[in-house]
Amino acid sequence: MARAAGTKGKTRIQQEKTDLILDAALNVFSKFGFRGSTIDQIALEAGLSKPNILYYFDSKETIHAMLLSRLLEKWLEPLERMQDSNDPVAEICAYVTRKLEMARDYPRESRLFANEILQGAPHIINELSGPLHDLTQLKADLIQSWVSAGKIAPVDPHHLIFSIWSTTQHYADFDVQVKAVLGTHTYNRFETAARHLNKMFRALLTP
Amino acid sequence: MARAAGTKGKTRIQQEKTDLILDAALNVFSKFGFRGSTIDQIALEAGLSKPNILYYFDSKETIHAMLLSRLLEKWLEPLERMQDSNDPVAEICAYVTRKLEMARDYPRESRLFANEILQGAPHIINELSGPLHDLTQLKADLIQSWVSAGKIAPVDPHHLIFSIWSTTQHYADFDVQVKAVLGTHTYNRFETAARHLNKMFRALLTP
DNA sequence: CCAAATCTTGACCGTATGGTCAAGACTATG
DNA sequence: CATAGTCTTGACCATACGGTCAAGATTTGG
Repeated sequence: MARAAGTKGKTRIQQEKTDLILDAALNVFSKFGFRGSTIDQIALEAGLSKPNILYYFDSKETIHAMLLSRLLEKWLEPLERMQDSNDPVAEICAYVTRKLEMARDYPRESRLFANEILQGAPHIINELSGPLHDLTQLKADLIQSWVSAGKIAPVDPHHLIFSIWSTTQHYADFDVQVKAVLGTHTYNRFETAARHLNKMFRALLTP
Repeated sequence: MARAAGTKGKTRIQQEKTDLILDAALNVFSKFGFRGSTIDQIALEAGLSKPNILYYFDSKETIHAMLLSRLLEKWLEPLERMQDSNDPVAEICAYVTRKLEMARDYPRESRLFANEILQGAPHIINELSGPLHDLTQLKADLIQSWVSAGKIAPVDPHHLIFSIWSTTQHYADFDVQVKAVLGTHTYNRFETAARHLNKMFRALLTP
């Protein structure tokens, strides 16, 4: 058992080093996926020796698991904040904006998640069928209530949510492709994307 | 140099075995990415011995490269077929439909591509900046001409294309998540997705 | 049916990888 | 400032991996 098992490391050094390792591991895992990443790469990235990494974490899997568990909270939070409102279109658009900002500000997290899902979600399949399913169902019900009340245009709530997830995360996960396609017009891609997505979902949802 | 370098294998056995290997490799690479896949897995999947695989292909990289080069053509084809038309909205929606059908019928190819892009597109960055960039620019110009002629609502052509790519491929790349979220209503997800996406892009584009 | 060409694989090689361990360096605290 | 607890790492181990090779099995064509 590694010394720094819980998130609440005890000593100052434990806190610093676990944070350092998790940050380095996020860089590596988000780039190469779990199986494509090595402890040596993480050690190099963190500026530590390999045994030192394994002093703080039992195994490569443990590091990955801790990253994923922290990730899911962050991933769900923007959706959680979508509440009932007098202006559901604005409420949904605000959610789109939050999601896009996450793709811009936390691309590594988005890619880590994408890598995990792409490979069949072996480590978080339970979280998908549990918390993610439940929260999504809750918010889908909320959206359905807006539809039923005639406050937004009729729309399939689940597929609407999928569209929001996919269009926003695209700018993190497929960033290389976005940049290659945009060529020189790349510097303000998140602003133009925000305007486009806002327009798109507003057109879809306005009754 | 392996015996069966070109796609045009000579003998019957070469043709059969290269096809078999490429199919098995597609299964493996699409699941684990390049670095996470091993020749042994491909051999097992194909029911061949490892040296036999390496008799037909020089290396793991060669197999991967051949898969990717075949893939790009297939990936670009639906977009190529989008032409000028009297009914641009229908033309774009038809493209969306084709893309979604590709996600449904060729999920392995979609995941292979997603894996490659996610990891920084190390093997096809040139194709992205070359053929993909050029074709996308061409079609973006076409869309822009429709906008300028007032035939569709004003929209950023590049971001429209990104939205089409991301929403459709989502159903292949994130299939595990889609299924986990939809729970029991999973069996006809591609039909409900088709209706939703058609509605969404129609709402966005109708002048 | 036979020889040349093609195909197949067990055994092997060098390297990379996840992980261990013991011995030493450092830090906190009485 | 001593010492118990904490931290660090070079050396090491077993396994997995990409790839080679020579020797034998199979197919092809005359």
